Amino acid sequence: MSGGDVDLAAVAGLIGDRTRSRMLVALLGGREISASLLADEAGVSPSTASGHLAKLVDGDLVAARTSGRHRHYRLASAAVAEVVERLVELAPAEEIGSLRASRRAAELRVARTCYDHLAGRVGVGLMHGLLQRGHLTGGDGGYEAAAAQRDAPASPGRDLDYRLTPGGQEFLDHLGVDLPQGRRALVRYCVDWTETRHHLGGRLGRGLRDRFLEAGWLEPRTTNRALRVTAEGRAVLAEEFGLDLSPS
Amino acid sequence: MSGGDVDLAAVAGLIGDRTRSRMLVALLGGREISASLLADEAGVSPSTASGHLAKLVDGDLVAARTSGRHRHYRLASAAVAEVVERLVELAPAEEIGSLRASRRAAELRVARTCYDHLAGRVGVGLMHGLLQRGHLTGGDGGYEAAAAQRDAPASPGRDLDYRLTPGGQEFLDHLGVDLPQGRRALVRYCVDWTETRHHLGGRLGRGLRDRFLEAGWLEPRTTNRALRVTAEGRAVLAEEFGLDLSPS
DNA sequence: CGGACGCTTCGTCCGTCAGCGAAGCGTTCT
DNA sequence: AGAACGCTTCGCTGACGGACGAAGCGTCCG
Repeated sequence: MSGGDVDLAAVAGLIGDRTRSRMLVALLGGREISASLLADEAGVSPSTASGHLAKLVDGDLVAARTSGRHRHYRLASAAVAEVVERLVELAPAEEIGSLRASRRAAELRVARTCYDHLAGRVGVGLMHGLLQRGHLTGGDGGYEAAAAQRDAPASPGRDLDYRLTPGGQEFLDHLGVDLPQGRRALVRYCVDWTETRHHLGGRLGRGLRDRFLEAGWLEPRTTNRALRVTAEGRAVLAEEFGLDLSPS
Repeated sequence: MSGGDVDLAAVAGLIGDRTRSRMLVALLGGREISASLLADEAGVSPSTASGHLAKLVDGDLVAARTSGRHRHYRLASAAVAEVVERLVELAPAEEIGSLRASRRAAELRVARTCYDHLAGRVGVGLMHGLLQRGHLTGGDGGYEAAAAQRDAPASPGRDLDYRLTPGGQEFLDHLGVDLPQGRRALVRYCVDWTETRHHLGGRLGRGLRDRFLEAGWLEPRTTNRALRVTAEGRAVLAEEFGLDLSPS
């Protein structure tokens, strides 16, 4: 018998472990994270973490990249991120903490840091605004059609060539954004798991985040990596990026 | 730390057991199944099955209905069905049984039941046909643009407001579709994993499935939840929905 | 070149949980 | 009423797998 049933259980079982699930959630940001950091995040010893990561890689849920003596892990595909996200939503309407947890989730959905740039509705909105105003060209600001084709490795985006226009440069000056120097790509994108769309990464993403924090348009929350949009921030987002945050 | 992490692991762990996953897959067909049948399906003793079912109910993945000395189980929601489908998709592309397996997969891709409605090319095609003929408005039948605009909660579609037009109602009458009553939303959508597009859920999806089976346009296959499109079915899909199935 | 560092492999321990059969409870049939 | 039936609860056993520390391997730094 058997043979026929796909290994649903294997995949789910892989996710269904406290430690591994913590790692996956940590990786939901879309960024690579080193083994030791993941161990820390999950609260286990390096050796334990290593074992779990090996399993996750073996199960094709995460992918690894070796760089010197470090090893960086990332989710293997957008499909994985989506499944994890769905599972989180299915998670028990928890008794206590339910309120707290869902509030936190809501906060994260609005704005959060993702590595060194911005994600959530604000992160996606920034990119959308730049595209719509012609400050950024290439791609489509969505996560759709061509991009969504199955074979997309959905690793941190490099395939869609976004470029900053001259007008875009002016716009950034106007906002007071200071782009960090370096060999790092100016524009890179991440798939946003709460929005299923792209948000800005690269030096541009970094510069925007820095400016938004510096100007007090966004404020870090104490608890997590969620950010609070201030009144001025709301105004800037509306005026300069055409982003209306009112519906929740 | 801690407290905050939702119980992803609990849900995934619930699914991540051979026996329970077999039960869930069996329930994907959308029909209620009695405890003893599920035990049989999963290949375990009644007592073992009972334990697992209790856990699934406790975790809100399946719901139970008592009828006399029987107890019938069903998936608790379409969201569960979707997650399970997604997980199946993530499952390793199995090596063995490749021929048999790939044929079965191909069958599933064409048409299958998903919970209580239709999925696969037929499911997606139905929705597309309704939209294109103006029987359904709102959204775009895709998984893109407008859809991504909103802060999609990424739960089974509720954010895109699809509505049935007067012409659509007539069309359904013409087809002989009887919409089930109830508080359940008329139109809901699921993202189809074989098609990366929306297919119909809700009462409309249910009604269409019922009609297609009743009229003999689709026939259940013995092996799984795949459906066979009959000659009349093919004609109906082409004429009424503009769906051509030829390029297998 | 030696030492610190990041990560993995190995061996061991222990908790958790799937599995079964026996027994219990309620329903249906004759 | 008695018996068959469907399902659940209980107690027990056995095994899978997660946890850690020690040790090993390769990389980076002074």
